[in-house]
Amino acid sequence: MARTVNERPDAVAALAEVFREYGYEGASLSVIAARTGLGKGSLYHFFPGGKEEMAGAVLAEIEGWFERAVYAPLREEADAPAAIRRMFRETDAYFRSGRRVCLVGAFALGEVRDRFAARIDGYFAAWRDALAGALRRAGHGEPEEAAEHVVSAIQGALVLARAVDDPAVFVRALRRLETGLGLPAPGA
Amino acid sequence: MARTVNERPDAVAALAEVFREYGYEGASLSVIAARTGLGKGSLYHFFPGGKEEMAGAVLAEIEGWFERAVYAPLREEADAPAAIRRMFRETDAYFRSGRRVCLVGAFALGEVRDRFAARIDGYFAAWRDALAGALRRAGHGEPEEAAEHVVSAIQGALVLARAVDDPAVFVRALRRLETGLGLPAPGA
DNA sequence: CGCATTCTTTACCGATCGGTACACACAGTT
DNA sequence: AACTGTGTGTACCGATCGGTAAAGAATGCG
Repeated sequence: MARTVNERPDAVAALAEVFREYGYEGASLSVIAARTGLGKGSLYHFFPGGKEEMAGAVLAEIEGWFERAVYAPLREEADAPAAIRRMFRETDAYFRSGRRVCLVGAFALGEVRDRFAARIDGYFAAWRDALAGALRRAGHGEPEEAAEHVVSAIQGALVLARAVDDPAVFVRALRRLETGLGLPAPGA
Repeated sequence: MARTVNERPDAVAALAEVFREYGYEGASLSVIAARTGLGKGSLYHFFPGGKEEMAGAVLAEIEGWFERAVYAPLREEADAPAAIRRMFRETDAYFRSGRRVCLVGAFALGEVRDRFAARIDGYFAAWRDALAGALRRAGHGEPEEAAEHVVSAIQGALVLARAVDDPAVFVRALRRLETGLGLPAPGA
């Protein structure tokens, strides 16, 4: 074999930004080629399934990142409040304090949802359930309700932040949600 | 003049559903023609500006509806808590208890945002400000914060409801938000 | 080196895109 | 009935869509 350099991961990262920016329909192969630096031939070499496989790879990569950085800690970390605080930090970082959009959420709103229904559902369900578990361990009274609220409010904050073009909306929302959970003080 | 039947409003209503379902890019003129029952000729007669004017008309119609049914009451109704409760009722009805998507929110997430930035920003800003005013009149302690939270959480609930394909998520969110505001009991 | 495999380039495909041109059907007015 | 302006059907435009085919360049292994 030759040149088994894994450019695919790099391509997936670039693809993520393209889909985030243009949406599924809006991301034409020409802009994809331009932004990834790969020709159509290379793209179809890495992703024989075409656009659908590209978007699928992006969604898988996103879910993998959240699983590692957020869901797993929420599930496994002994110090549940710390894991929850970490979730807020990682979320803020991932979404660039409101300057970045949630691709999964954006897909959920469009007709593409049907195509990736399982992945989209899985992403949010895993988040909600992992957070609910951590909240329960942290002694929260209504962990399921609260978890659903937090996950959904984060999405809404991303929508509103972009709608009014003010990332601060997102930052405020995260702070509000975190303090609203009434977690014990970090050093307690 | 002849046949000045106003089919344009009907067309706008149909257009709204098409854009909601397919998004801006995804709504091709062929599906628009099919769903409105109008040929290309008629469409370009009513909307000389093409797709962009169609989407603009839809956004204007949506904003008009909310202005009449929600924002104006929030601003003018003497009984502020009643206006707020009415907002939740109308919102639930408009979004079909979570089965319908917010077109403005969906547009906000995509690249189309730039094209309709003013309209999108205006829609959310008007909602937030009208609600903040009503909350202040209702004696709420932090009306701006609370209003931003409610508007954003409603959007998030629509995203999550569609993502996990469970409209109940939206209904629960509305109830949670309304009770969270601590409004005086209806008969007080 | 030779060779197999991986990757890229390029040209091309039919279909569909948004949009235009224009002839024509219809309805009021006179 | 002739005229006028609104609405519609249809054919067409160049551009771009997502996707394919295949020849060739680059690379690691023997």
